[in-house]
Amino acid sequence: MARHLITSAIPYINGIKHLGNLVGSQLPADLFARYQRARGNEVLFLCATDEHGTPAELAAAKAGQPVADYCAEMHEVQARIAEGFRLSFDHFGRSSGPRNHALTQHFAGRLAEAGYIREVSETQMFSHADGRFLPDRYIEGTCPNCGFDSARGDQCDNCTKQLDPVDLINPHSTISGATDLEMRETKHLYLRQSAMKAQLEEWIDTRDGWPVLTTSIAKKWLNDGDGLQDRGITRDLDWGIPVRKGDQDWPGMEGKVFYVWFDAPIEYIACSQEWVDAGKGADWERWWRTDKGAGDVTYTQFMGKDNVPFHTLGFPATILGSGEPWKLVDFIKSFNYLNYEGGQFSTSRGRGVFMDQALEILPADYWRWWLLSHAPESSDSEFTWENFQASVNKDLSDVLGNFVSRVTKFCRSKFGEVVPEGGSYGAPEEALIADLTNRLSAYQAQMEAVEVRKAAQELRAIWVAGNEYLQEAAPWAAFKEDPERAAAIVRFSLNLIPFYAALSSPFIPDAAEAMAGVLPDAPATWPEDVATALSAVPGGGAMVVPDNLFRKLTDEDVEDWKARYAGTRA
RNA sequence: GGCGGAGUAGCUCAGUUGGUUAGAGCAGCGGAAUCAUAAUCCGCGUGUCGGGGGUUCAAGUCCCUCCUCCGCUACCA
Repeated sequence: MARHLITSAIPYINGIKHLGNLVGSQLPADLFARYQRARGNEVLFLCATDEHGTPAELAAAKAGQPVADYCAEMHEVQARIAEGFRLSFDHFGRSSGPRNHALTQHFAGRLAEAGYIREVSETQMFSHADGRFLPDRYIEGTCPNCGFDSARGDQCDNCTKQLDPVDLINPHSTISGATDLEMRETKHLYLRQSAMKAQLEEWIDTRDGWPVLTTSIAKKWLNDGDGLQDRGITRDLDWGIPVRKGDQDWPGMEGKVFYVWFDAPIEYIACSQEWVDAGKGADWERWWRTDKGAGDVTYTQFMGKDNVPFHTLGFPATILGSGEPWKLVDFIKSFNYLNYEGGQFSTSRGRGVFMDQALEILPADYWRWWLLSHAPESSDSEFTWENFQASVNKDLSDVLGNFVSRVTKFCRSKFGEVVPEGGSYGAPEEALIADLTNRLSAYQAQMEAVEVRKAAQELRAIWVAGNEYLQEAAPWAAFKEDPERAAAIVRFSLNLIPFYAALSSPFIPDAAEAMAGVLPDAPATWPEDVATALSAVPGGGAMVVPDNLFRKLTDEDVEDWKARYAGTRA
C-alpha cells in the first residue's frame, strides 16, 4: 500500500477565499487525496489557516477584535466552508498554534547552528501614530519619478518604477494616514538561501516530470539578477511567533516575530502534530522523518503560482539547512489563476464568487465539477456564468444525472424496484467492458499524474459510454420482443451506476454517494476489474430509484447570479 | 525594463522527443430513438495553428524577429 502525504497551500486568515483560490490548491489537493484513498492507499491530507502577518493585524483591528480572537473566529468560518465543499482534510490546522511556535523556533535554532542565519541591521519606516514599522506597501506618497500621488513604497503603480519608501515625497501611512514617519534602525535575521543555491538548484534540476510552471518559476528565482537572495525571516510585529533559537532566547531579537512566510510552510509539519494532538492519528513522524518511517512516503504539494518560490526554495532551504532528515516534497503541482468574467477575481473589490456565496447558490458538486474540469493548469483560465451553466447542465445533468434517471426509472416501470433477473450478457456488454477497461486505465493514469482537466475529460467520456451503450442496446425496444434480453441490459446498466459512483467520487463526492445508494448491495470499492464490477449485483438485488442527481441551471438563474456578483461585495 | 506563461475551429481547450489529410467537448446544422431531468445517440469542421523570416525531405512542434494578453519582479501574503 502506497503512502501519500498531501498538502494544500494554506489559505490566509484574512477573509473568505474566492473560487480562484479554491481551484488553485485546496480543491485539486482534495481530488488527489480522495483518489488515493479510493485506491486503497494510505493518505495524510493536511491544510491549515495561515494566520500571521500585518494583514491579519489590520483585519482584526478593522473588525474591532483582538487579533487572536479574530483569527480563531475566521479559522472556524474557513473550516465550515471547507466542510461545505467536502474538502477531506485529515486535519485543518492553524499556523498560530503552539506546535508551530515550537517547531518554527526549532528550525530557526538549527539553521543558526548550521550557520545559515545572519543578522542584518537595516533602517525601516516607523510610524509613531500606528506604533509600528510599516511594510513598504503600507506607505504611500508622491512618486519622485512621475509625480503620481498614490505611489506605494515599493513601486509606483503609475510609472511602474521600483521605489524605496525614503524616495517618496510626502510619505504617509495608508493605515492611519499619519505623516510622522521616521527611518529607524532595526535588526533582522536573514536566511542565507544564497549559501544553499547550488544545493537547491541541483535538487530542482533532478526533479522529474514537474510542471513547467513550477520549475520555471524556481529557476527564475535561482538565477535572476545576482542569483538567489538571502531572505529576511523576522519582522517587527506583535502578532506572530516570537523569535527564539530553539527553546533559548535570541539576544537582540526581543520583541520580534518570525516572518509569516518562514513559519507558514513549517505548519505543514506542525499540522501533522496537531492531527495527533486531536486524537486523529498516532504517529506524525512516520510521515515526516525519513529516519522514522517516512522513507516510503510520496509527498505532493498543491498551490497557486504565487506560492511556488516559497515551496521550491524557501521551505526546502529551511529543511535542508536544518541538517535533519525531514521529508522533502516529491511533486509540486502548481496552478495559474482563474479569472472572472473577463477580469480578475478581486478580494478587495468583491468581484467574483466567494466560497461562502458559492455554497449559498448551489451544492458543492456543481462547483467542484466545473472548477476541476476547467482547472487553470496550462495557463490562466476564465470563469463565465454561461460556460458554467453549459458545462454543468450538459455534463452533470444531461450526461450523468439523466443516465442514472433513465436507467432506474425504466427498470422501475418494467421490472419494479429490484435488479431484474434473467437473460445474459452478450457482445454489446463485452464491448463496453473492453472500452471501459481502456478508459479506466487512462483515467487512473491521468489521476496518478495529477492531470486534473484530462482526468475530468476521461471521466466524462466514461459517463458518455454508458449512454452510448444504452442507446444501442435499447432495452425499451428489446422489452417488446425479448423481455429476458431487456432484463440483462437493465441489470448491466444498473451495475454501471455504482461503478460510476466509485470513479466519480473524487470529483463529486455527494452525487457519488447518491449513486452508490441505487444498488445498496454493490461493494463500495474501487473497480479493479471492470467485468467483475459490472456483474457485482445479480438479479434479485435491491434497487432504489434516487431523486434527480442534479438540477438544470436556467437562464434566469444565471442572469440573477451574474448581476449579484459583479462587484462591491459588502 | 527584466523574467516567465499564453496566443490552435464561434466558445473552452488537447496537441509527448518535428513525420501520414491539425483533434476533443460545447454551440450550430441534419438524422435516429422515445427509457429519461425536451434528456440521449449517430453524422457534418478547408481553421492564414498571432504576423513575418529561417533551418529541414518534413514545423502548430526547432531558431530569429515583431505584435497582443496575463502573471511575477523578492518588505502584502
